[in-house]
Amino acid sequence: MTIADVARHANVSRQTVSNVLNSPEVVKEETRQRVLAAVEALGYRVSAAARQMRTGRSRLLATRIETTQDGMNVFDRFLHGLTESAAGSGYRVLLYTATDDQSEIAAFDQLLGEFEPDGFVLTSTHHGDARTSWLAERDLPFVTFGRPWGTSEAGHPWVDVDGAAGTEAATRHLLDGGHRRIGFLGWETGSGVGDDRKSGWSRTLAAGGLDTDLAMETDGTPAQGQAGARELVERGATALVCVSDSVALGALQVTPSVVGFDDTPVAAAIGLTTLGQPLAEAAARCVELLTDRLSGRPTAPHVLLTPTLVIRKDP
Amino acid sequence: MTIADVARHANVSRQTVSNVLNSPEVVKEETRQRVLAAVEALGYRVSAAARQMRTGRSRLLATRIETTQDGMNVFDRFLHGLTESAAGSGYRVLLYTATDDQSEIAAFDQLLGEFEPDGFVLTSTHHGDARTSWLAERDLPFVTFGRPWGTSEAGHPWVDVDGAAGTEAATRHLLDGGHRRIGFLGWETGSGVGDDRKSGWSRTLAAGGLDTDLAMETDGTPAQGQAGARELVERGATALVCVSDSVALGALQVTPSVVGFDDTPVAAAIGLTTLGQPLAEAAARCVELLTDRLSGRPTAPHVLLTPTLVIRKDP
DNA sequence: TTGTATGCGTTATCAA
DNA sequence: TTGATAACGCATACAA
Repeated sequence: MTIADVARHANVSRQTVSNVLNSPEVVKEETRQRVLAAVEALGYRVSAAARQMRTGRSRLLATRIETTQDGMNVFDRFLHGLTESAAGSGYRVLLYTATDDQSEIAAFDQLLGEFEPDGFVLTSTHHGDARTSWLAERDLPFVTFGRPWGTSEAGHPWVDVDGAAGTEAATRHLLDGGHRRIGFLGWETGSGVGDDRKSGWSRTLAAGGLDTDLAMETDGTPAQGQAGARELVERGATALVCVSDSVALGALQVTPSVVGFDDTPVAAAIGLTTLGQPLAEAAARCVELLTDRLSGRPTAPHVLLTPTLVIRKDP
Repeated sequence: MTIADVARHANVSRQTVSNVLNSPEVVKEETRQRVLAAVEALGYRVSAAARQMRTGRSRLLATRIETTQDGMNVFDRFLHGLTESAAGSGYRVLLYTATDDQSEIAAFDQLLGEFEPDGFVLTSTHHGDARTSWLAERDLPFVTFGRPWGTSEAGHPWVDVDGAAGTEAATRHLLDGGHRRIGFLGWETGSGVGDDRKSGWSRTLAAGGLDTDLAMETDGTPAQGQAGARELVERGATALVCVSDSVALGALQVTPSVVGFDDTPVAAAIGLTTLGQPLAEAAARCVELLTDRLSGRPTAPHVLLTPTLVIRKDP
């Protein structure tokens, strides 16, 4: 089924068929209908490879599939949303793997030479992210799910979830429950996401004139969450805001008034109150930002979404 | 960077460059080295689109990204393995979404017309699977992760995990722990996967001369798992083998001697003994079966892998 | 062992 | 408004 078959069937030239499909406004309505009917009748579909040969555009968006370390991640839901939104805009999602920035850059390089994806969707942004500078230097289209930590201004579009707003809601929730000594279990300082989530907790307590001394750093595992929770409770904490569901899972062994972050399946399973990220929307906005740029439309600089507190038990 | 640039740089014809890359044995060693050096120096990469135009092969494998219903699924780990193994064989993974067999078939149809994936990897096979017959009728290359339930013989290669062997190991484990009244919490009869998992439990008890009357069906939720567990315990069960971690999670509220299935993050988080599927290997074998067929190599009819009992506490 | 000619299906350019 | 032609980069048949 080529464009030539359609042309023959509709009694027009190949070019006219192409025009009907790509610049409908340039062809007479009657002809347009006839060509469309032929397309329908023959079940014609444009060949992506041939189109790419001619236009240099692949209609492919590449993204890395993340290794699920402890499995309590959120990426698979984002990826599903990404695939769906991309399809809605005529794009397909191509997967690659990488273990660090350098190997991911190598993947960019290889992919660009071979499949020529039109854009990249990056996740897990971090301080000193080598990937974004590599892509930016080459003026390649990309969007990140995660803001550019540590850079004063973003040279690229990004979508992120407002972690501070999330922990603020969590802290308020615990304050509303009557707690006054609320601790925070975070990650090591220097993690952009972790620091952001911590700031929402501290600013909320500070605004209420409360102490912000009940904070501890963990490596993100339930084990350290439990240890940290034990110490904070000894120091007087009656409730804990946690940087992740994984940490919250450990904290839960020590005290019941815990709020997690991410709304992973684990949280749902054990009835943990947590912060849910609007992942499908985040994915949709990523596609929007990227396809806007690819189509030369003006692009919003970035999008910041608000997480939702999922209350599964009394504070 | 085209093949012509490489040819110029290496002082040979385009054809020689193509030969070096596609039929190395046909070109003189010295020339080969010179061309390879030019490829390296120029960072040349073959254009997938142009190659596809000429050969009709896209080096793309398509697979559906599953909606995570309760999030306790296993697909994301399989997908990661698939992407990695595919890359090892020179293939990339292309994603699509679908909500049922019919919409997935529509996705096949569209994909085949546009991106022309060389093969499909299907998951979640079930009784009366419309997808496999559609693909088989058209003689399109595909492999399923999951055996063809209900069909006497497979007309296509498949990879699966031996659920019965898994529940047999689980049942043995509980028998070794001293239990004699061991129940089974399953899905509704008619689910291929569920019936298979149940059979391992019943055959093991039967082999030990024990009763197999302690079985109940659930809809797979923790809630029904809990309800089912309560009834089985009332009827005398002291331990339970469950068809999934999700069901096991509910059962765990009733009795501690529970074995789940799938080794989801939830199982790890709550210390549930469960059966782990070798997902990375399953993915690798899927790629192997599919690429064997694509290369015209003789293909193993199917591969059955054995799950591993992950013991997280005493039976 | 290497080189030449050709076509894959599409779209942009330009002419009718 | 429509049609003819060329070109994208590659790989094959065939000739040298």
